[in-house]
Amino acid sequence: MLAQIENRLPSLSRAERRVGQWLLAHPRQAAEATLAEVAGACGTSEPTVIRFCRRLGLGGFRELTLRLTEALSRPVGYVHRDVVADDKAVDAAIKVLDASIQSLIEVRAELSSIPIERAVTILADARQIVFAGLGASGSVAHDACHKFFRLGIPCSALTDTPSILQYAAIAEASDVMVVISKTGQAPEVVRAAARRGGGATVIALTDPGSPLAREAALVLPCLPQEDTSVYTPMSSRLAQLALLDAIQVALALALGEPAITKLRASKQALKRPWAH
Amino acid sequence: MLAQIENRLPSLSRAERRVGQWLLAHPRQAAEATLAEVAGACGTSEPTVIRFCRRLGLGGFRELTLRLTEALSRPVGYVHRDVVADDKAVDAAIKVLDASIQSLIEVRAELSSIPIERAVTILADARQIVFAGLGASGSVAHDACHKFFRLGIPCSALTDTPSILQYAAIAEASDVMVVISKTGQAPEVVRAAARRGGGATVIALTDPGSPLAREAALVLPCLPQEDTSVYTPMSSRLAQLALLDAIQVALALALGEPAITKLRASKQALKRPWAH
DNA sequence: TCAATTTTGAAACTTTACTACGCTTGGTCA
DNA sequence: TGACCAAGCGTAGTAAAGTTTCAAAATTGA
Repeated sequence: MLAQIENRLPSLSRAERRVGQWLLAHPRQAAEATLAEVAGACGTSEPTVIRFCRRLGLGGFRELTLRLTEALSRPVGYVHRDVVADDKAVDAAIKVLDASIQSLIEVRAELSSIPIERAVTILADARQIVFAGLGASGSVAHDACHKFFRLGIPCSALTDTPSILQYAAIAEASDVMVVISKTGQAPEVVRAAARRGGGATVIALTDPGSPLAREAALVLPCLPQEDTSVYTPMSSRLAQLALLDAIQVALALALGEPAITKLRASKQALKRPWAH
Repeated sequence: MLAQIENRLPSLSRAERRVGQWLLAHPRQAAEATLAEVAGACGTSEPTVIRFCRRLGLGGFRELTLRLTEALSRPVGYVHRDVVADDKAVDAAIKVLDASIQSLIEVRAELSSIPIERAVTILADARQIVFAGLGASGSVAHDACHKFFRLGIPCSALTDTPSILQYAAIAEASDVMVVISKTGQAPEVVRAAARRGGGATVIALTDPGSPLAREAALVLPCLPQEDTSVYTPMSSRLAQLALLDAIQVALALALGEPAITKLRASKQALKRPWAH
């Protein structure tokens, strides 16, 4: 949560940024304060604080205090240490694993501020789900496609610009397009999300402050990682995959028996299918 | 906090005890509810809920919600707990994330017994690296391909049986074929690994006891997960990805300056390439 | 410099937490 | 048995919090 505020800081207006800065400086105090107190401490008005909350994707001030107490009450875990040139292979590997574990722990911690319920609601009604992503996000799209189609929902994965644009043109209202993009900047993808035909719903797995996020009906936030070192692999990718895992499971729960049956059948089909 | 409520339960009056019991039964719901909602859910009145709070030594209802979210956000460790049918979406998501984190922690623990050095040595001399995998392992192959090609090594990903067999037939001695398969049973894949042309080196990311493992020059062990529940997503997939991340970084270290330069250049190419 | 847009806070409004008070219930003593 | 008391509880009202509306102020772009 605090990281999310810090990340959003540059894209805020002056008064709202003051709110964010004050929250970062006095998080514990903020968690127990009332709206009026926060507004006073920031030298601004109450509506500004509310707008600040909304811009972070929160329902209101009440939710902000909840998210803050949450953020303050959990310990920090596997610290990230950069890989350095004279590391032995195993040392480097341990550091990479630590970074990956850490990024998953962070997602876990932020989970309650991620609109999983809404994502599930939207996906449950989808005629088909189309996962779109370029480059490394393409793998994520493929993976997600594999995962969700096992629930019996028509799925596909599009991993190049022409396909994505073409699909966007013929999308139907009951389709859901899940767009995966770390930066959310790629103009073709943003265009595809914006000019989708038939009013298909767009879920974006991206930086919440990006142009792509603006075009989406629902944003699953995915903070762009700070490039501390060239060696840093894209561990945010793992976080995305894990988040999609989580959503798939939640969706299975929501769909109930028919989906569960299909899941079970698809698992069964893999059990030594070549033995006979 | 929850323990404290449970402890106080017997000493409470009937209506207040109902409040306590409901809170224990629906803590997450309670943390987000309003006073009126809690009172309604407990079949009692608002003042009773307030009195309940006071009796616990809290200032009021507001403080109760804070203490509750606090209690809920303290992770009890990342032990694996099965998703059950009546989990709320967020609870299910937390369990999925926990399972993923756990599986990464296990890989980290086993890291020193995984032949990363040897894998790096083999890969460093490769003329090209071909990643092969079917189904869900196909996504892993694609992802790995993206990752390693950024080091400047010719890479490709093959994700269907005919392609894999064809490639095996034309593989050269200095090629490295990385075969990814959870079970290591698929006969075509095993055949491809066995009858590879020109004596290409095979690295297998698979169950060490499987037929595929027997054909490989090097096995990166990947234990088949126990299917505790249909909801269990393929979190071993995350472990594979993280392990490949680790190997890629170790390989970059081994290759030294030229690879690092290419890595940096490829990262640079993604930095807002559309802005100007 | 002027129009358009965005940002901002004052004031009205709604909801939420909390309080005062009186009714009910169950038990006790004359 | 019946009057009284005390604890428990809820109704109704109040104060305070959060939220929305709207118009003024600031900023931006032409």
